Amino acid sequence: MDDSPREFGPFAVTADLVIFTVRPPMTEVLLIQRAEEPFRGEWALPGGFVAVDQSLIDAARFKLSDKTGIDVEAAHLEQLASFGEPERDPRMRVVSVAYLAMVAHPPEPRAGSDAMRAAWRSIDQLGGTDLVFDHNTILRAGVERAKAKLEYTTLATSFCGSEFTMGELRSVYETAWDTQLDPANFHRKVLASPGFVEPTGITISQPKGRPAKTYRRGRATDLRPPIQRS
Amino acid sequence: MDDSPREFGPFAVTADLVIFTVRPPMTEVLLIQRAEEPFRGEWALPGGFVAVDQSLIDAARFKLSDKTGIDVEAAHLEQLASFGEPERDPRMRVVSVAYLAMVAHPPEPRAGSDAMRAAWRSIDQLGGTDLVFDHNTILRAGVERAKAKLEYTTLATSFCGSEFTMGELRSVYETAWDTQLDPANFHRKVLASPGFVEPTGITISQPKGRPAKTYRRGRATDLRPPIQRS
DNA sequence: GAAATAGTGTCTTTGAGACAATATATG
DNA sequence: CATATATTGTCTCAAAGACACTATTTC
Repeated sequence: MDDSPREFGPFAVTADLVIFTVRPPMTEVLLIQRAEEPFRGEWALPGGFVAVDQSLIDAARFKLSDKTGIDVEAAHLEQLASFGEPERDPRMRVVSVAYLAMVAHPPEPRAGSDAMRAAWRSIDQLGGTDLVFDHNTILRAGVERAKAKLEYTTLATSFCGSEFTMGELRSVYETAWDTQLDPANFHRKVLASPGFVEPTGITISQPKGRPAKTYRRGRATDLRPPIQRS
Repeated sequence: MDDSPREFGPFAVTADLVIFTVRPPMTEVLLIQRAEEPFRGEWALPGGFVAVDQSLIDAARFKLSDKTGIDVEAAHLEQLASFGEPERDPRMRVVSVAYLAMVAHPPEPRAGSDAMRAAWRSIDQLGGTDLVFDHNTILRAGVERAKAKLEYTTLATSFCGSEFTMGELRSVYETAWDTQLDPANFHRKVLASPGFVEPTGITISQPKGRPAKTYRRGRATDLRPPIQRS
C-alpha cells in the first residue's frame, strides 16, 4: 500500500438503493426521476453521495427512510455490491455502493429535493434499458440477489406486515418467482422450518374463503433446508 | 443527488483481497507483512489503492497476479463486499472494496514493494485478532462466503488443478468444511450433477490404493440441488 | 348451496446417507 | 497377502410434490 493515498483520488462514493416491495401480482422497485444534471428528468435508482464522516450503511439508511417514509427498523437492508467502472459517472470517478432493501406495504413515496418524482414500478415492465448511469446493471443484480435470498433465508417475511397469513407469505414467493406453489405443501414446509414463523393465535377473516391464522416472523434467518424454486 | 460531488470528498478506494487456497488438511489465506506506515511490520490482507482510471476488478486482478504469481484466468475472483467505516483507516476516508479469490496450487508468494513478506497462513490458526485495519472483519466475511459458495456452486473445482480426481475434489470440501464425507455418496452426487465435472478419460495412479479417474471442470456454475454441509 | 380459500391426510417419488461389496493399485 | 483408495450396489429413511379431502367463511 502507498503512503500517499491522496495521490490516487479524487473519488466520490454514493450509496444507491434497490428497494423492492411485493404487491401481488407484481414485484416493484422504487425509482426516482432526477431533478438535477446529469440526466435531469431521467429515471434512476434512489441514492446519494456518502458524506466523508458518514458510514456507508448510514447513508443507505438515510436514503431509505427519506424516500419511502418507512421505519428503517422494520425493513430489511443489506449491502448488494459495489460498482465502480471509471466512466460510469460523467462528472468524476464515482464508486457506487449499492444496497438492497425489502419493505412491506410502503406508503406513497416522497420525491425529496433531488427528484422530480418517485414512483414504484413493476420490474416486469422495465425493458432493461431505462435507467441512467449503470443502474440497469445494479437493478439486475438486485433482482437476482433477492430471488436467490428468498430460497435459503426467511427474508420473504420482510415483504409482509408484522402479522400475516400463510397465503400472504406464499403469494410473496409466487410473485417474486412468478410460479405457483401448492398451498398445502407450502403450509407444511413453512411450519416445519424451525423459527421461520410463529403463530399469533389470531385468526382473521378474508375477503373470500375460510379465515386464516396469522403468524409473525420467527427468529431464524436461514432456511435449512431451503425452499426450492422449481 | 448533488451537482457537486467534490464537496463530499475526498475519498480513497482500495481493492483488498481475501485469497484462499486449500492444501489439505488446511485452508490457507494469503497475508502480507506491511512494509509501510501505518502499521508497518504488522499483518494485513494484500491490497492497494485503486487508480482513478482503473476499474475495481482490474485493481483486484493486478494485485492477485502480483502477489500470487498465478494466472488470473485460472483463478476464481469475485467481489466480496465493501467496507467503509469512517475511521477504518487513520490516514483518510478509505472505502475498501474486498474481493474473494480462490486459487489452486499456488507457488511461493511474492512480497512485492509494499510488503516485507507474504505468506500463506492456515485460517484455523488465526485467533481472529491479528490483522490491522478492519481486515479481520473482511477475512471473516470471506470465510463465510467461501464456505457457503461451496454448497451451491461448482467453485470447489477452483481449488483443484485443471485435472483432478474425485478424491481431491472431495478433500476440498472436507478441508473447507472440516467434516468427513462419504466417498461413495460424494462420488455419485458429483456425477449426478449435470455439468459439475466431465471425465478426461485418463486414470492416474495414486501413492496408495486403486488409481483414480480424473476429471476437469464442467460448464455448470450453480449446483442444483446443492451439496449440503451437515 | 356455490365458490373460494385454509388447512389436513396420504401416497408416490426422489434424493441423501449408511454401509456392504467389489476393483485395482502399492509395499 | 495386507492395506489403502476408488468405485459400484443396495437398503433405509426423510423430505418434496401431487392430489384427494375436510373446514369455514362470503355471496
